[in-house]
Formats: sequence, C-alpha cells, structure tokens
Amino acid sequence: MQVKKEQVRLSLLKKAEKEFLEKGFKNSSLRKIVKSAGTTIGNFYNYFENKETLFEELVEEEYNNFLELIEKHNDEEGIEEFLDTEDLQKYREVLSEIIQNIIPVFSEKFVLLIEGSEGTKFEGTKDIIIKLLKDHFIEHIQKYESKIMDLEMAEITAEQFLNGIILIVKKYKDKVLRHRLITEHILFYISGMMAIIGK
Amino acid sequence: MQVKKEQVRLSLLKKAEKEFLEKGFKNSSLRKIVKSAGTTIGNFYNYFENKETLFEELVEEEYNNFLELIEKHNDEEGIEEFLDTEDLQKYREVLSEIIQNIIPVFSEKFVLLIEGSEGTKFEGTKDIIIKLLKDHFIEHIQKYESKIMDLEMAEITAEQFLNGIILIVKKYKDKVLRHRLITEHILFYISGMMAIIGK
Amino acid sequence: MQVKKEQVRLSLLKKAEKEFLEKGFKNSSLRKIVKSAGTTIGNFYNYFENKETLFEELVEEEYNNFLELIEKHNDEEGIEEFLDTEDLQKYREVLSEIIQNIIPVFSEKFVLLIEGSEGTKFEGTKDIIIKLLKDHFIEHIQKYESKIMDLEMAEITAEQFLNGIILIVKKYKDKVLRHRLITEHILFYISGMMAIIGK
Amino acid sequence: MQVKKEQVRLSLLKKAEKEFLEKGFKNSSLRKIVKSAGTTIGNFYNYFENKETLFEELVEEEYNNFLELIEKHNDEEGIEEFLDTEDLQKYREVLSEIIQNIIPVFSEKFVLLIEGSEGTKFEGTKDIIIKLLKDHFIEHIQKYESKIMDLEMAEITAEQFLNGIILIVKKYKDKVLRHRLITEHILFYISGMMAIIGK
DNA sequence: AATGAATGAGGGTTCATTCAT
DNA sequence: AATGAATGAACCCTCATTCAT
Repeated sequence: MQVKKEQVRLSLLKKAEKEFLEKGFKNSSLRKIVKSAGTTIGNFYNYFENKETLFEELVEEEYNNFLELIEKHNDEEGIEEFLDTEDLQKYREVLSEIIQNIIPVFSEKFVLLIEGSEGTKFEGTKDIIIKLLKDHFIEHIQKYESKIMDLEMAEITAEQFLNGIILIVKKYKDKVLRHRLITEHILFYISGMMAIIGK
Repeated sequence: MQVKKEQVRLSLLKKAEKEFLEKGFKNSSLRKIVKSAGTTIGNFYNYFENKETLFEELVEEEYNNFLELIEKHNDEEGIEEFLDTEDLQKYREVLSEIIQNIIPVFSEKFVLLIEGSEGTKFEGTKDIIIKLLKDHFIEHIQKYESKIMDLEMAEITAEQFLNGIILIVKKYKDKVLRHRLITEHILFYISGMMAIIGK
Repeated sequence: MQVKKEQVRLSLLKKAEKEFLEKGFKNSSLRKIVKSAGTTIGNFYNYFENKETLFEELVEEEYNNFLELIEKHNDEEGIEEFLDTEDLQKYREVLSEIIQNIIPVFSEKFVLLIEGSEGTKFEGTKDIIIKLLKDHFIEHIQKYESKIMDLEMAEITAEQFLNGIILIVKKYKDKVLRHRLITEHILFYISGMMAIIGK
Repeated sequence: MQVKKEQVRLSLLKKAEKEFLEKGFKNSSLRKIVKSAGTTIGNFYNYFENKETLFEELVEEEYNNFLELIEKHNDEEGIEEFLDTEDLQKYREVLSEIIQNIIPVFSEKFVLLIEGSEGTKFEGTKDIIIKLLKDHFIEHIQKYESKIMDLEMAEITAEQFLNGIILIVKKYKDKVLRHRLITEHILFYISGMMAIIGK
C-alpha cells in the first residue's frame, strides 16, 4: 500500500516545521508530528534518520543561504554610502530596496534556525550571527564615525537587531507588511546607533 | 544525617533558579534540581508543595514589585518633561537617575518571570507588560508629537524594548555596568522612536 | 520479539479486569497489570490511551446495555401484573423468565461499573441506579398497596437489592446457579418488602 | 513544649477514624490524618507504632465486643421462641427490644472493622462474621422449619444481612432512626427468609 | 513503503517510615 | 514530647528509538 513517497516526506516536513516553530526542537513530540502528518512512527524512520535529521533537513538550506548572504555582503562594500545621507525619506527608499533582496532569507525556517534549534547541531547559529553582526557594527562605526563603539552595546544591539527581525517574521505573515516593518526596524536601529555614538 | 533546614531550602531555591533560568520552567527537571542541591526527590516535597510552587516562590516577590512599579509610574506624570530636551548629555543624566530607582526590579527573578514562566500561572506576564508598554508608547507619542505611531511598530518596539532589558540582565551581572547599559538601551529606544515618527 | 497485537491487547484487558475487580480502579497498579500481562509500561500506551481509558473500554458496552435495559423497562408496564399472584411457585416461574432476559446485564463488567469505578467518569453509576430503583420501589408500592413506603427503607432496600446482585455475580460464576440465585434474591426482596409494608 | 499527652492521642484517633471510614485503611494517608489532628508525622510515631497499629487501636475493642456478643448469643437459646409468632406487630416489638441490647455493637468502629480493614490483620473479619451468620441461619432454619436452606442463599443472605447493617450505620447517624431502621432491616430478612424456604 | 509492538529512561508526585535534634 | 529532614519505592505517564513483520 504505497503512497507516493515525496508526498509523505513533504507532509512530514511541513508538520514538523509547524511543531518545531511552536515548541522548539526539544519540546516537539515526534509522535505528534508523525500523527498530524498522517503516517506512523515506524514509517518516519524510513524517511529520516531521526528527529534531529528531520530538523536539519528543514533548516540546512536556510543556513547555507544565510552564509552566502553574509559572504556576498562582505564583498559588497558600498552599501553604506547610500545610507550616508541626511534625507530620511531617501534613506527609507534605499533601505527598502536593499532589504528587498535580503528578505527572502528571513523566513520561518530562519526563525527555526535561530530560535528553535536548541538541542541540535545548529544551536550555536544565533551566537554566530550575533558575532558577525557585532563585528560588522563595530567596523562600520569605526570607519564612518572615528569613534569606538561600546563593546557591550555593540553586542546587545546586534542581538536585539536579530531578535527584532525574528519577532517580525514570527508575528507577521503578510509579505508586504513584513517588508515594511523590517525596513522600519532597520531604520530604527540605525537611528538608535547614531544616537548612542553621539552623532 | 540532617542538615539545617534553611540550608537545604536555600540550596534548592538557588539551584532551581539556575535551572529555570537556563531551561525555563517546563523543561527543567526537578530530579536534576534536587540532585544538584544535594538532596532527594522525596525530601524536596518536604520543602515545597510542588514544582510550580517552587517557581512561584522564586518569582512572586518580583512580580509584586513590578506591579507596584507600574502603579507608581502611572501616578508620576511629568517624567517626560525632563526628557523633552535637546541636550543629549543632559538626557542621559536624567535618565540614569530615573533608572537608578527602577533598576532593582530588573533582576534575575524578573528574567525568570518574563522568559521562564511558560507552564506556570505567570506565563502571561510578558504579554501584559508588552501591552502596557505599547499603550504607554502610543500615548506619549500622541501627546508630544501629534502623530499617530504605527500600531505594529508600537507593539514590536514594546516587545523589543522589554527583550533588551532582559538581555542585559541575563548577560551582565555587574550592577554598575548593567545600569549603564540599561540607560543606553533606553536612550537607544527613545532615539529610535523619534526617528520612526520622523522627528 | 513481537507478539500478535490482539493477543497482548486481550491479555491486558483480561488482567486489568482481574486487577480492577479485586482492587477497584484507584487502587489498581498499572505496573502490576502490565507485568502480569507480560509486557511493559511503555508498551501499554501503544494499546490504550491511559489507565482510565483501559477501564472505560472494559465497562463502556456494559454501561450502554444497562441504560438500554432501563429504557426498555420503563416502556414495559405490566410486568407487575404477573407478579400480583398468591401462588409463590407461579411467581418464581414468571420471575425466572423475566430475569432470563435481564441477566446478561449482570456480568463481571457490571460489577466493575458499580463497585470498581471510583476515580473514573463512571463513579456515579451506582448512585444513579440506586435512585432509579428507589423511585421504582416507591412508585410500585404506592400503586398496589396504597401505602407510602418509608423513604429511608426504600433507599436502603434499593441499595441492598443492587448489592445482592453484585454479590451473587461476584461469588458465583456458573450461569445456571447465578440465574437461580438472582431469582431467589429478587423473590426475597419482594417478600421482604411486602412484610415491611405490612401486607 | 508539651501538650497533654492524651489530647494529642485522642485527636489522632478521632481524625484517623474519620479518614479510615472515608477511604479505608489502605487509601488513607497518614500525612493527612496527622495534619488534620494538628500534629506532625514524627510525633505520630511517639504515640503509635505505625499506621496499622493506629487502626488496630481504633478497632480492637469493637472486635472484642463483637466476639463477646457472638458467644453470649450462642448461649442464649430461646430468643427465637419469641419470634415464632404470627403477629407481626408483636414481632416488631420483641425484635426492637432485642436489638436495643445489640445495637451498641453496630458503631462506626464496627463499620471500620468490616469495611475499612483491608490491608490490616482484621481484613478477614467480615468473612468470619458472615460464616457465623450463615451457620446460624442454617441451624435455625433446620430447627424450626425442617427444611434445608439452600447453602448458597444462606451465604448470600448472611452477607447481605451484614451489609445492610453496615449500610444503615454508615448512612444514618441519628440513634433513634438507626434503631428503627435496623429493626426493619432484620424484620425484612426474617420475612425474606421465610419466603425463600417456602413457609 | 509501511505498520505499530517493544523497550527503557525519564518526567512529576505521594507515600510510610526512620531518625537526628 | 515534638519537630520535620531524609529516604526510597511506588504511582501514572511521555518520550525517541529499534525492529520484526
């Protein structure tokens, strides 16, 4: 009695994503995932090695996309130039366009990767990203402001910046709204940082 | 072999706080708390009614302190006047003083209350606080800026504002540093909000 | 080492019935049931949702049969006419035939339902039945004797009547003997009641 | 800090009787008894050896009273003569007087002894009494009726007879009512038995 | 491919009893 | 006499995983 293989597999992934998002990896019950996907525990193990593999499969691609984004961004020096303007409305527009390209990275899977990965091999991802962001912040500030940013504030700001994006993605499913809110969020952070460094 | 009562009790509370902070109420294991406190499961129930009571005992006082803070703050209209200044350094100083009075509320127990209380009767506290903050934000902005703040951004900002405090308290144990960072954090949020509403 | 499903399931039900009958629902140990059925606690939960479901599965059908019996009996007015005779032997025969139809209801499961259900959703069943019987007694006596039965005695008699059936079913497994004893039991109660009301 | 010894002891006995009556020996919690008696677990063991001893102390005297009653009754042949009458009302009166002497035996402690003693050394008492009653019934019937009573019905009747008394004592605390109901109950049984043996 | 039986460890909780103070 | 700390076994239940079919 065989159902098309891909169908079961996709159903499992979909229901797992839902459960993992709601409860995180550790608190998710494989039994419940499997049940809501309409198959059985035993069959699950025909598709995935174990609970962790299931999680990894959900998140792996996202993780790689993100790494890629980071790398590309490191090459693309010059973004900041656009941002070096006094006209806030202009700022917004430029930002919005930049975000347009980045936003696909900020998906539910990304939330999973950052917030739901405790107990998996991805559980350090959030820290890695925060470190990247922190270094990024410090570097840019030094470059443009000739002021040393407070190390602790840099770290806090980095984590908060990330948290904000996660928060928006979790709360708002509508793409347009999400885009606008992320833009505002980033704008908010740029303004805040400028205030801190006393510009 | 009996140990003095208070010693065991305190040890249980201490180890419980640690475990609850790390894993949250639900994911904490009573068996592990009890073991690391150097006693047995059976004996635990001589000190506390159950797992939830243990949590509540850790957090109850903090919760009441917080409620008190809220009430007092609602009375004290006029804080904002001090903040309505163009001199950023002055701003910082006034803020710092206000925070001095508030900061005892932001303890590890407060973190527990906000972040680790899922599964207890306190699990709605975070949402309540966010709502309070959100309404507060909206009200003030309307009063001083004659502009309506974006409802979604108000909510995000409120949650992020709270998250930031939690983050600082979790990461930095030194009182002086904590105080400075919270001041900066609040300053950051004021700046960010002003940017958003386009001042 | 897998055993055929139905075998384990039936074994669990059988051993559970035994344990529940001996000790009642609350005092029965799932561990002991499971052990005597030759399986493990973990495996039990592959067959039944929980301890209470196990009980309900044993008793549900019986409960419905009983409800049906009650309903049918409420329709069938006229039984008493047969009983309104002076010839005791005739009485016995008519009773015996009526009981023949009712007796399948009085099984071990019925005992479980009445005596072992404390702590389950069926725990009020005995009281319901007693109330039904009491009202029944009172009504009939009024109809045929134009005397009001003592309310307390009605209740005691109802409970005792039920207890007697339970007792017989518990003690005697042989169907023929059981039938005879229940007949005698009912006869006994009719005689006793007549004596009380002074006929 | 000493309270009068007897006071604590009596309080423990009183609360234990209540708990044992409600839940039986096995299902009663010593913790709860001790708490409601206003003392502590540790102190309990200064007064009683253990949970079972507590039970025994409650019931021992009752048990001996009962044994005595039985013995006395075996001597007193002749009671039945009074009962050998056709006048029901006379019957009632004689019975009522006999019961007057017996009724103190049928106390809450007696209920405890019969119904709540599972798990103690008294757990066989009910069976012993039933056997005594059964033999008694059989003997009397043979003597007066020259008919052999059905052995099974004798046993059932004996148990039911005892159950009825227990039931009355449990349900009705008022002494006068209790006395009347027990009289009626016995009358009921005599009538029922006569019907069975076909008199 | 699919089923679900079986395991064993761990979850929170209650219990009677012992014993140092 | 009185306290309550300490123990260890038992309670029902959930879990991820393995494996025979």
